[in-house]
Amino acid sequence: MPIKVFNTLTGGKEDFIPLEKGKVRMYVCGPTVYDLSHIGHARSAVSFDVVYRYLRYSGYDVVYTRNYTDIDDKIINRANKDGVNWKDLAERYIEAYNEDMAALFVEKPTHTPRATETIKEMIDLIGTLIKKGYAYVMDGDVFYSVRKFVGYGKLSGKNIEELESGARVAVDENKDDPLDFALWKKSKANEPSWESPWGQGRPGWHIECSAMCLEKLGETLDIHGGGKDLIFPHHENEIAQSETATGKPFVRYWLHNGFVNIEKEKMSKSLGNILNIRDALKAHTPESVRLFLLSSHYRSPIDYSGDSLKEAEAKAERFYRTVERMEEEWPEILKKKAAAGVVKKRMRPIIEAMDDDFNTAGAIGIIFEEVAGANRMMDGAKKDKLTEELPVVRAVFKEASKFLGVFSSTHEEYFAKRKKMTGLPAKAVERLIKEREEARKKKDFKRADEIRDELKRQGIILEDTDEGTKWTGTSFHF
RNA sequence: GGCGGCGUACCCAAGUGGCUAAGGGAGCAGUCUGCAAAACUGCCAUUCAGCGGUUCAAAUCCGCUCGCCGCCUCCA
Repeated sequence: MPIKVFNTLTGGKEDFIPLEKGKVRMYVCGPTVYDLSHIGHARSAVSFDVVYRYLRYSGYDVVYTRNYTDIDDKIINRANKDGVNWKDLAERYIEAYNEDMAALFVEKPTHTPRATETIKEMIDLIGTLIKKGYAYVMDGDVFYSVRKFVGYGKLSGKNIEELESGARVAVDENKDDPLDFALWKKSKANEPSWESPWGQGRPGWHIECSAMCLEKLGETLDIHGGGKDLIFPHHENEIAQSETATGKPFVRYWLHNGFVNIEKEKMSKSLGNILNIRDALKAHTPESVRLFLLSSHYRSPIDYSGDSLKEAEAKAERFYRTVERMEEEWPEILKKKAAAGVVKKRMRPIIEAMDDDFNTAGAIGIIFEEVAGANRMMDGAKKDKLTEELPVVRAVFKEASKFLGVFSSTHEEYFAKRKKMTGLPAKAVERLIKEREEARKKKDFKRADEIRDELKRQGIILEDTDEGTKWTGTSFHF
């Protein structure tokens, strides 16, 4: 059964068949590095991380490229405002981005080129477009003639006439046509610039992706991804540039992820509700943030709120609690290896969900059926059944975590993170627990309950078990 | 105005032609517990925004109506 993907180009689900058998070339638009990355960047990166992981899991050899836009108006403006060098600024935010991604279990793509490493290729590409008559030089700027490209609008479903009627009147217009976009921008004094046949300048935004795709992946890509907002004009322009230059189809399957809203509102500078990844991670475990992002289909809009993250944390906790119980109550059984055939059979519904346009929400739902099943078995404590089944469940968790990237921590790692999120240092908590234990021994339940209540106010939940009292932190919320 | 999407229980959410409409959270009752917590068990949508149509059969396809959202400008 082939994997089905939703292709923006055709507006429907299609069987995924790469150009070259067994090999996938994929590209995703990365961040413009002028500030800390927000939860929307996280969604795009996590969504396509799952695509990358799952295609490899399915047996494909995947070459995945994700760029950094490290030269852009926003970077220059921000650097000027902060009084720092634009290159240092970009460098700093590339590092921050990588830290955030690592925290969210996002794997490093095969290639992560920077726009500024590909200037020569961009200049060559622009030269080709001019030579073919699709681009023109205007006083040091170079523009692409949108009207010349017959297929313009095929990705976004727009037509040129409507675009023109809706086009705003640009100030200081150098272009032949308002629809034309810049391939190369003449630099002003004190701006970063590169030498080109058209004078000192820097590349436009769209050309960098075309150049990097061509350089790292070739003329035709299997998958090109990004946020829904990039469909127009960014991806539309990439198609125009690339297909004009190569004469070949640029991308076989266009994949676009939906937005993250904050408390039902779109994240935007003007509303001041941009949520940085690191702020999100101060209040929630990375496991829960990633689980939140994967608990809805990647194309749907999702709403980030205190409640939605609380639910995700509850899910993560339920999962890791079950794993903890499996490993602590039945360690000798878990050492047994599950039969590969049985595991494969149990993975089938999960695989079916994933094959259907990477339905992570469906796959996670099935994992929680396994979680309930495992708990039921352990409650029943029928040794024969457990010996047969528990290793299978454990193996299913491990397999699924390979492509979901959640459920891949150990329960120790997860609960250690939770414990760090409380209002008290671990030592103080342990001391109070000890005091409570002594009170309990003396049957002073009033004092014992006082301590438990006090800890609860600090975000700490106690659990009395046969092996003593355990504790965990509940996450704080903004 | 143009293009696209969505509306499934109290909340989140999967399911897009045919077994009892996944899963999580919240809630209620029970087992366990000093009491809790966790886990488990049971309950929690005869129905999928509304209306009409196609079909042996629809949450799923078609039409209309209502409501919400995104893109059309830098944006994940």
